[in-house]
Amino acid sequence: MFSKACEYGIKAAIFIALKSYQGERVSLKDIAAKIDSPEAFTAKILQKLAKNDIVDSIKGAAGGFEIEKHKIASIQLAKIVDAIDGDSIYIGCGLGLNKCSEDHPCPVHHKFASVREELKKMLESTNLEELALGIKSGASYLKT
Amino acid sequence: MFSKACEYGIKAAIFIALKSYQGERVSLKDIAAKIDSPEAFTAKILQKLAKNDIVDSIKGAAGGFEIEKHKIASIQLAKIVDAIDGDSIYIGCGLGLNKCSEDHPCPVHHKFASVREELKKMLESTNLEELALGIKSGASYLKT
DNA sequence: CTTAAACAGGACAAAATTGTCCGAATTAAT
DNA sequence: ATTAATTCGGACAATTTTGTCCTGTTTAAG
Repeated sequence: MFSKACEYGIKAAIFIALKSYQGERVSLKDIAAKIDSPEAFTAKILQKLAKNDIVDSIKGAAGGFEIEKHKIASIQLAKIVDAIDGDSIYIGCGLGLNKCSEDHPCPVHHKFASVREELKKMLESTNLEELALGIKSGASYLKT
Repeated sequence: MFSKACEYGIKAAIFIALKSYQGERVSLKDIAAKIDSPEAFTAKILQKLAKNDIVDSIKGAAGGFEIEKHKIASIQLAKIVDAIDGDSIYIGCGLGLNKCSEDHPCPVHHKFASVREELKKMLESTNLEELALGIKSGASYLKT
C-alpha cells in the first residue's frame, strides 16, 4: 500500500510527536531504534519530512528532531504520505492507465473510487496526536 | 496499490475474457497490443495466470490464450490479484510491522481495517464477466 | 579553542521490480 | 516432413526502491 520509506516516515513522525509531547527532542539513532528501521535510510526520510515542514531538525550536539507541540494535532497522516509518496495514491489509476477519468474510465475505475475515497478520508481525518496517544497509552505499538 | 505486473495481469485477463466470450482465442502479441503492455513481460505474467488456472494457454500455431466461457463469471478480481501479488494486500500490516494484530496493533491498524475490508470486498465481489462487458459496451477502456 | 555529538547530503551498493532476448518445444497447415 | 506461428522458460539487463558510507557542517559543553 505504502512504500517502505512512507512506513518509516509515519512511524518516525509518530515517535517524534510522542516525545515532543513530553518536551523531549530525539536523535536519529533513537528514532531508528524505536521504530526498528535502518538508520541511514531513515535519515533521508527525516530530511524529507523536515523540508516539508512536518518535523523540525536541530543540528549540532544535543540536536535531533522535534515537532512543535501546538502543531502535532494539526498534522494529518495525509500530509506525511503526500510528502514521501506523493499524491499518486489519490489520483493515479488503479490499472495504470495514463488517462483514466469519468468519461474514459479503466474497467475498475468506479469500483475503486469508493475504496480510494475511504482511504483518502481516513488519511485526512487521522492526525499525529491521536496516533501518538495510542502509543503512549499502550494501545498500539511501533515495532515487532 | 497494485504492482505493474498485477495491473497488466488484470487487463490481460479482461481482454482474454472478452475475446473468449466471443469464441476467439488471442495471442500474446494481440494482448500486449490491446492492453498497451510490454510483450515479453506480459508473457511471464500470463504464465502465472495459466499456472493458477485462471487462463488456459494453448501452444503451437493458432495457439494463444483463452478462458472457458462458463468460468468467466466465476473468476473474481481477488483471484487474479492473489495469483500475482499474493495476499499481502489483505493480511499485511499497513506500517510493515511483522506482528500486527488485534492485541498488538500498529498505530493505524484499526483505521486501516475498514479500508482494507472495503478493498477486499470489492475485489471479491467483482468478476471478470462484468469487467469484460464494460469493455464490450464501451463503458470502460483498457488503455490510454 | 577543542572536542564530541549530532544532522546534511552526495556518492555508492544491494535488492526488488520491471523489462528484454533467445533458444527450445509444440502444433497447425502445407 | 517442413515450415511458420506460437507459448515456455532461463538468462540477462534496466530501472526503481531500499539501504549504506563517508565527509562536511553545526553546535553544546568543557
